[in-house]
Amino acid sequence: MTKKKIVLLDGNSLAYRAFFALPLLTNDQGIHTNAVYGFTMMLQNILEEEKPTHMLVAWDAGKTTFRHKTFEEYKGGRQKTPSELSEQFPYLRKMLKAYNIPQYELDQYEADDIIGTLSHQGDKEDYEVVVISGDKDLTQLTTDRTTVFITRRGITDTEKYTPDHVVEKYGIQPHQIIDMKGLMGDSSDNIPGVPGVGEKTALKLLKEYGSIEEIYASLDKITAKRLNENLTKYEETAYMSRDLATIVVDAPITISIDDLSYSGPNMDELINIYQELKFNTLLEKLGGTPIEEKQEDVEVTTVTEIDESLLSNEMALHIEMMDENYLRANIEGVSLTDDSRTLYLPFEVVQKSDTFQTWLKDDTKKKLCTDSKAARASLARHGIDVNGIDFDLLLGSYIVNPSTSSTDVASIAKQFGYTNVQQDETVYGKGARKALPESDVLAEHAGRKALAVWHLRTTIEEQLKENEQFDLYHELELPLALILGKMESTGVATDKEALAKIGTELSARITDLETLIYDIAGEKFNINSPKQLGVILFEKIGLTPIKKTKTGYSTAADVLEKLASEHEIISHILLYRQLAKLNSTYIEGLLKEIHEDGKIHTRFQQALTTTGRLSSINPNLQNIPVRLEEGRKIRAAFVPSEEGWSLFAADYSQIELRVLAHMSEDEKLIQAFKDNADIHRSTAADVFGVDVDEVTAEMRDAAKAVNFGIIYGISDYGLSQNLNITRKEAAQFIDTYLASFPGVKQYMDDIVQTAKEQGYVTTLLNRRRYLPEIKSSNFNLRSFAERTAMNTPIQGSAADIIKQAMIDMDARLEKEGLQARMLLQVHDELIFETPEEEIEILEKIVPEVMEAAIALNVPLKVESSHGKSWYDMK
DNA sequence: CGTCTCACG
DNA sequence: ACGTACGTGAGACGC
Repeated sequence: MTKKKIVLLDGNSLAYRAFFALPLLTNDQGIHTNAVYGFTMMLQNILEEEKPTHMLVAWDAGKTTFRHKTFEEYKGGRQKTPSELSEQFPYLRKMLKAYNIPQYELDQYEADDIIGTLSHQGDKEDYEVVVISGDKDLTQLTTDRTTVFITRRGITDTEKYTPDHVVEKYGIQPHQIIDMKGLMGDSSDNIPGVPGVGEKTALKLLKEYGSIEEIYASLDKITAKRLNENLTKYEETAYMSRDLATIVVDAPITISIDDLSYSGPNMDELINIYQELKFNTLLEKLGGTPIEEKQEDVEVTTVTEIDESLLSNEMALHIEMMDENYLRANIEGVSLTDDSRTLYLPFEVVQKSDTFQTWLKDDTKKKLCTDSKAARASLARHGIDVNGIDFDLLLGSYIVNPSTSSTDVASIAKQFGYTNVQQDETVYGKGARKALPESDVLAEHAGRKALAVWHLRTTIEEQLKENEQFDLYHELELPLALILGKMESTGVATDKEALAKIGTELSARITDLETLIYDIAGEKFNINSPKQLGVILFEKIGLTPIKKTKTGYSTAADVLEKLASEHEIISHILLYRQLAKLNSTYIEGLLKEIHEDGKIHTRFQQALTTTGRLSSINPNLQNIPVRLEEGRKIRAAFVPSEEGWSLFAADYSQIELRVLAHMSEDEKLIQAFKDNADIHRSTAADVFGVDVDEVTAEMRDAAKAVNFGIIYGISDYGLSQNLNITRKEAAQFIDTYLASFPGVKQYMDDIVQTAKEQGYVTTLLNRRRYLPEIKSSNFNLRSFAERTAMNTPIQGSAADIIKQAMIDMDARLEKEGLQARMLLQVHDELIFETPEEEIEILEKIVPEVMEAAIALNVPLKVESSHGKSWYDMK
């Protein structure tokens, strides 16, 4: 006979856990689903891992319980359940019903008591019992047959309490946990306990005396004066607190454990609920399918010859490629529509059609597309020009809401209520099974995308106009796409041999370090594995772990630096890490990305970041090392593409702080920039109350960190981590800073308030970011949204400024008839390649254009440099 | 595929 | 009491 196993779940506690662990998800009806989703994930996990024969979810019943008769204020002072959570309870119950999992609640009793009673029964009747909750109180139920799982961070991760684990963790037996609670109380349940007694004292007392009774019997042996006084004074409270914390094991339940057998869900019902809640991943796991949006039929004609009569003055087009990297991908074909007819042109047809290519090039023929940069850059590789692009779905939807990270036409379209197009993944498959479909399927897919673009234009443009963002979209992002496309196609010449040579030297040093580290450790292990490294450092060598991660010991650099004086191995590991990173990411990684033309062609993602910045991928050229000399040498491999040319760079000095000065209108900050002061030094002088020339290097460093903190939406904890000082000292710094810059303080308060009122924040050019979580009752989510409200206008406005500068710069280069080309943007810096004879002109016009991009009430300052490689720029 | 670590602004 | 600095991308590991 198979052993009987019952799983008992604390419904309210787990729902709370799931709710707070996950961001607020909603289904298409606007109903919040995060608690149901989290609960379901947890349930799914438990079913798979524990394979129970019996199950129950216990719920708290109503407001009052028998405990309130003992102590009126029991669970007093609790925040009431957020409505976003309470609205989810009916769905939770429905979901559990579909699982065929019994649910039970009992008037005057809490879920704990139901669980306690049943686990007690199960224990006696030879069941294996598993109790699952987010509340550590339940660990008192632990026995040889009852294991208590307490959720850890996240939702599916649990800590498993067996009697051994309780002893190991607390040094007391499970039955003593109620004595511990009695002594220390529980603030979340408003159980008082004995004042001045926390977990540590409670455990110490119990280890020595065993129980509250024994403690009071030996009260005269407790010599600590305050403790003795408090114990004496609060004896009654201690006993009452223990009673409150004691879970009932004989509640008058009307069910019996044998009624709770579990034999699996009702699949149809479950699929229905998942569909209603839009739990698509869970649906697929069950073998169900998400509700297919009905796709209207479309007629897509594949053409082999283009006639002018097929082309009109305004059409949507889509360049179909299987690989998302349009700088390398094969073009399969081009779809075209003006809604009267939809065409698909296999790429061979495009290539040999002068008629079509002339149409593409004609500026007066307007084109609508998604990702105009990809369209232009991919065709440019085949010498085909596209002009007259007047709508870009990707950019438009990004400006409407930068937080929705979809790039696929189908997902974008769906956000705007258009469902007549399929996901790329549906058509091509994913992972190893990704492949080209039949040509008619491909033609239809590409045709549907063009149709989606055509139909969404009005919707999106109207919304942009309504939000006063049409200019940002049409005069900034759209022209910028063209410029970025040119930069990507131009690429950056890379000296392969130089990279390889640095790589050889690095490899040799890495091998030496490996040998040395193995030698010191006394064994071989994988230094790149944080897990293995943790075992060596904290178990074998016995260093003290400073920080933990979800999965074990943290071995991050800041942790290792604190341990450096403890053991010689640390410095070698830090160096190894540094060199290994350089070798794998920057030597091997970059070598793989050099195209046949000897250049690296990064792609700038223009519709990705939530703040309006660009990002750079395949490879990322915005994070090439610079801070440490070892890494900085990598930059020597980036060179001009032509003989007699140089690289030229220009960067904004302190652009984000200048934006802050402008937006906050803080007089002192504005004056400092008008005086062209060293801003960190002048901040230090203010914060430390000394003269500018009395500021020490340490004071300047601290002020610099505070300045960064202000930009990031400061918190005392964050600053304390950064400066390696106590939280209190950090808080003091911040107070002094804000007192010294009252305009900044006012701005920070105002922006958070504005975000709460209107639901979003904006930048100089009216870029928006929505912050729904700023109203969350979850402290973490809310705090994060508040910091974002402070940071996004600053970071985003700086992004606006450099984007405008790029557009102006491109026009200026053209106007001056210069050969110099823009190659890269690194957030506050532009990099060009240029014939040497143009350097002098660039030194004049680049700062001029960048400084004039957008007028602020402080001057913008740009510094430039040039050299024979990215390393040599001075 | 998620986690950790680390490179940049 | 909570558990954090803001914004990114990539490589290695280990399930």
